[in-house]
Amino acid sequence: MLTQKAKYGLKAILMLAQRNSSEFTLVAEIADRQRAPRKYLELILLELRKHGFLHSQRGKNGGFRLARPPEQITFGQVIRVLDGPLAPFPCASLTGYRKCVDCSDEQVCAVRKQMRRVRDAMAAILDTTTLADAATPALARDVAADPAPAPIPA
Amino acid sequence: MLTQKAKYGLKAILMLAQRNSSEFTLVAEIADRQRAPRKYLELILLELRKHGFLHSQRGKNGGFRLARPPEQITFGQVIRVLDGPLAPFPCASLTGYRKCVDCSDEQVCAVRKQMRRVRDAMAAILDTTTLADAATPALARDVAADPAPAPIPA
DNA sequence: ATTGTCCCTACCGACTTACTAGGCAATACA
DNA sequence: TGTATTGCCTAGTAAGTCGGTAGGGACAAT
Repeated sequence: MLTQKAKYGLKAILMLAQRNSSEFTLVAEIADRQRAPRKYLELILLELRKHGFLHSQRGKNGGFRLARPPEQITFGQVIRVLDGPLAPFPCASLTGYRKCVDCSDEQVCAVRKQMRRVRDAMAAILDTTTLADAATPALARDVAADPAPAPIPA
Repeated sequence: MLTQKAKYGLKAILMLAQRNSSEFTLVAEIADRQRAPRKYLELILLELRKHGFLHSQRGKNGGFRLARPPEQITFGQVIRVLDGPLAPFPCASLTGYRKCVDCSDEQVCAVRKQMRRVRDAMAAILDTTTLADAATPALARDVAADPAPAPIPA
């Protein structure tokens, strides 16, 4: 299970992906639309910025926008920043590997072996699905900014 | 990420799956071999028993054994009992569904949509992999009871 | 100078995790 | 019958995490 933080973060960054990439969007507006606590969301966006996903500007007409094109940001990257490794156990993780203290020989541990399969299956989805993939307006109205301007007529 | 509890539980039940199914194994022995705190493991095994995975007997020569053949117990079943739903978010879960309070229309939420894919991928592995699948001694020496009798010579 | 915005640090209550403690209850065996 | 052995049950608990809140400082536009 992921945390609420990751959920807010994913929804927020996906909303930015659907906006015009050159414009800044206010935290308050994102919070409002995604029904997230403003101050809490602020912390999350700051974290995403610190890791290079977002660009921000202060003062009037400030806000946040993507720092890279949405084709270059995956769900997996965002989740790892906000919630840590994908794998069910640290011993089955590639990016956040930590040895099992209660395992005499990891190489043959059957539990780890299965969890590695699970990790791979998760990564196969999350590391290949980009914001652009998920942000096609027709499929993502809930996260979208505008009240659905019917993008592809009949 | 799953918890330590699920890890202990999986290793323990898998160890039992590799034993002769008619014999009882002591909590103390399982704890010892899996390097788990005895009293804590006891709670976990009790929980697995309460959910019908294990059978137990008290007094001398007592202990735990599987309540069903290992072909009929999946990783997914065990994990759900010890750690709850598999899905990244409750709104993407089948067995533990709970509505998203911060979502105006779940049906079109792009985040949920991707998380549903992840859930399905996880379930495809965890709900089809049984203890019997994982417990072939040659592949699971770490979790096995005996000190590895070299199963397939050269 | 003022207003609007992000930025930073600190704090907090509730809950969960990963245990530990202690004793009761049943079973086997002498 | 007694006693040792084992699981069964309830409680407690220290440390950490989650999901926020609070308050102000830095900076940009006007």
